[in-house]
Amino acid sequence: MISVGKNIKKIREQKSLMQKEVASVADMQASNYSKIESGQRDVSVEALDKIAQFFGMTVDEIIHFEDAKTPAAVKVEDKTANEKVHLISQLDDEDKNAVYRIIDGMLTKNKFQTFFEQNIQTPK
Amino acid sequence: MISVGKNIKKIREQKSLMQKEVASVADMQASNYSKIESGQRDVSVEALDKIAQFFGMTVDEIIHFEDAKTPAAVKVEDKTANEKVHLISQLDDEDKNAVYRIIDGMLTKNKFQTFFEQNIQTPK
DNA sequence: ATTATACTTTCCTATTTGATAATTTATATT
DNA sequence: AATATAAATTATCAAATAGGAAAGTATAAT
Repeated sequence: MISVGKNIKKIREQKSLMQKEVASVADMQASNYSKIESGQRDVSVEALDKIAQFFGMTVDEIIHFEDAKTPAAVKVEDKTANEKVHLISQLDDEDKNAVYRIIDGMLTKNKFQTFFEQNIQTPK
Repeated sequence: MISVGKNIKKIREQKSLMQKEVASVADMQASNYSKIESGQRDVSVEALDKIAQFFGMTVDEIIHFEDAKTPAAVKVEDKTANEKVHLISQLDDEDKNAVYRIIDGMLTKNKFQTFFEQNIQTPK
């Protein structure tokens, strides 16, 4: 769970800026900006983008400010395939590359197959 | 004025993902996700962050996305784990199984290799 | 004690969201 | 082409949320 408000607050204080400055950059009432910092309101993507520019930072730096690294949960539609991918990552580089080359080839083959089916008149 | 919805749509289509996949990653109804792509709704920062991770991109890259290149060849190596899963799931069953058998074989080989290295005295 | 500044909170209503269902559109399959 | 199936869009509406204005704190300076 990310808390953009807290991050913005920390950053703003580090830069010793006033709320009303940031609020005006983000084009909102100071009272509403205050609510964002305290978590009572959500920032819009648009406002956060403006704030990031004002701070001289990227949006991502703000979103993930100082929260070490959470290893990004992989959500998958195909659990079996996911497990296989995990297994692939355990292979040594030589084997891994071999697998990748094979998959590349297969996909490319299928792409061409589809392309011909869709675009070329099959002679009867 | 930024139009995150359009950008998400373009990126999703380049990756040939379905709306419902992205919607589920972002933890929202497919119908509401559709509205985001068409600009009838706004993405929350939280949802956009999840989508960015799923796309293997930064939030900023999505916000300021301008399409440039549509790479032709498939290079699995460069993909994120999510995308690898998706690519593999696109293979037809025959190819998929072939890939799986190859991986199984490689893993088995490696397991035995490790086993011998750890348990059998190499004769000098 | 008064004034000023920085920020917070309350209150109200207008807008936006999320969930479901119903449609429309696209894509295969026969 | 007709039909089935899946994907995407639209409609609807109660409920949650956001925005604006004004009042309230807190602290500091005069």
